[in-house]
Amino acid sequence: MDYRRSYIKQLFELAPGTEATAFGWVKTRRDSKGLSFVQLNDGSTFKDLQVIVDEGVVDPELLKKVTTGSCVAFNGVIVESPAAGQAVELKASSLEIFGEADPLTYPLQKKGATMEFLREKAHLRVRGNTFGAVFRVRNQLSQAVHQFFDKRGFHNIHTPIITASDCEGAGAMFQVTTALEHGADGYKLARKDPADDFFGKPSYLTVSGQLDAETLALGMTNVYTFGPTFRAENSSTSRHLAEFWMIEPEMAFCSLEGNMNLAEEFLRETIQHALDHCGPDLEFFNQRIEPELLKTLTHVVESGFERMTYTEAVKHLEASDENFEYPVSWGTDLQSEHERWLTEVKVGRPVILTDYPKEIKAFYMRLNDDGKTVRAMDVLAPRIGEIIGGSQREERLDVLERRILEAGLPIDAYWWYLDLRRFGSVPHAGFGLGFERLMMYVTGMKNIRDVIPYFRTPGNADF
RNA sequence: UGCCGCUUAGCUCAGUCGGUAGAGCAAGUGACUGUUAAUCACUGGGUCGUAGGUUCGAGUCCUACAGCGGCAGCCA
Repeated sequence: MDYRRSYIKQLFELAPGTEATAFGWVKTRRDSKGLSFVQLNDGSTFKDLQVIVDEGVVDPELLKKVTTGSCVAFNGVIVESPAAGQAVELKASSLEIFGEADPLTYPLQKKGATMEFLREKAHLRVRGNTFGAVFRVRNQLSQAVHQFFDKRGFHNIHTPIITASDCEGAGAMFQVTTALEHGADGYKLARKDPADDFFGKPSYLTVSGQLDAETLALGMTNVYTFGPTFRAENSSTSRHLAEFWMIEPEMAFCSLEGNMNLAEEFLRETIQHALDHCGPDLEFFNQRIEPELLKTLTHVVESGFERMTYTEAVKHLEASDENFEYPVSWGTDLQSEHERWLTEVKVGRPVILTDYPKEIKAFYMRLNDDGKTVRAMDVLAPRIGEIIGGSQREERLDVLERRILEAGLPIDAYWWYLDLRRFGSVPHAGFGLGFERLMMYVTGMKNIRDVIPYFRTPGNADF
C-alpha cells in the first residue's frame, strides 16, 4: 500500500473500460435481486462512487460486511452507468475489507442526523456529506488566504501563541502556568510567586497577534498572521469559540481607506476561490443548508461593499421604524440587532462601518482630527454580523501615550510598542478576521462549532 | 454571566385530565434484474437525564442539579 494511488475524484475522470481500484468508507449498500449498489467515499470529492457488485462476483458473507461506516477497497472496471444519477460507476470484480463497522454499534446511520448529535460524534462526522464538504471548503479557503496575500507581496509571519504581555486588552485570557499541580484532591499551588513560574511572570495564550504583527510590519512593510487565537470569555453563542483561527494583516504606509480596500478584496477573492474550487460542496450547502447561499455569495463577489461612518449609521438607525430592543444614540455601541438591520435590511450586502467614538474602541486606533472618533472599521455581513474588525493604528507617540493613560493601562508594559513610534514610525493599518466566521459565511452553516473539526467552548474540550 | 427552551427506543419526536409507553426513520430477516435519503413485508428494541418531593399512584405536577440548544453581553 502506498499513498500514490487514485482518489475517487480521479476515478470519475477515467475512460470507461479502464481497470481501477477504489478505496474508501461505505456510505450505504443497497441490495437488489442479482446485484448490490455500494456508495463509496474517500473524502476527495463530494460525490460518492457507485460500485456495482453483481451476484456471485464476491463471497456473499464478505459482501455482508460492507456496511455503513466500514472501510473497503473494490477492484473493478470503470463503466458508463446505465441509470441516471451518475455518468460512470465501478463494476466490481473483487473486494477487500480493511475495517468492519458493526451496524448495531456504529453510531452514525445513513440517514440524516442533527448537527447537535453529530457534535457528540465529532470523530466520525467527517464521513458524512455535510462535514466532508465543510472541511474541503475549509482547506480551500485556507489555501486562498495564503494565495491572496502572497500575490500582493505580504510576508506570512508567525507570532507567538504564548505571550507574557497581558496588555492586549482584547478579552479574557487563558493563563499558562506550571505553578499549579493537579492531583486527586484538585489543584494545588506549587509556586506562589509569579517570578518563580515558568516564564518568570504571568503568561497567557494569545488573544491577538496584532501588536507583534505591527512590529514586523514596521520593517517588512506588509505582513500577515494566520494562526490559533484564544479567548477565555464565558460566551456560549453560535458565533464564538474559545479557540479559533484568526487572520491578521498589518500594513505600513497604509491608511484606513487602504485597509478597507484590502478587507473588501480579501472577502471577494477568497469567496471567488471557493466558488471556483468547491462547486459541488457549495451546491450541496445551497440545497440542504442555506437556500440563498450561492445567490448571496455571487452577489458579494460582484457588487461592492457599502461604506458608511458610525455617525451615518446611527442616523439611519434613528430614522428607521424598526422597534429595537435597545435604543440608539450617538456614543453608544451598536447592538447585534442594529448591525443586523444595517447589513440585512438597510443595505442588503456587506457594509463597512468606520470612525467610531473613541470611547467604545481600543486605545491603539488612530484619533481623528475631531478628537472624538477613531479610524476604526467593522465589516458586517448578512447572516453572521461582524466578520472583520480593524483600524488605522495611532502612529503619533504623544497621542498614543495619552490614550494609553486615558484607558488606565500600565504604560510601562508597552515600552516596545511605543518604541515603534519613537523610531521610524509611519502610518499603518490592519485588521483581524475570524476564519470560522468566514467559513460560516461561505458554507451557510449556522453554528460556528460545525465549521472547525473539534470545537473548544466553555465546558467542552472533547476529542 | 443573564434570560428562555429542551432532555422518552440507536436517531427525530408524540404521549390528552396524573392511572406502568407510541410513531417514523435506523437496525435485523426476507422479497424485488438498476437502486441512488430505494421500495414492500415481518421482527427485535425503553431504569422516560439525575436526586429529592407531592400523591393510593408521576413520563406527566413541584424543587434542586447536570447536560444540550437558542438569544443577549463580550468580540473575530
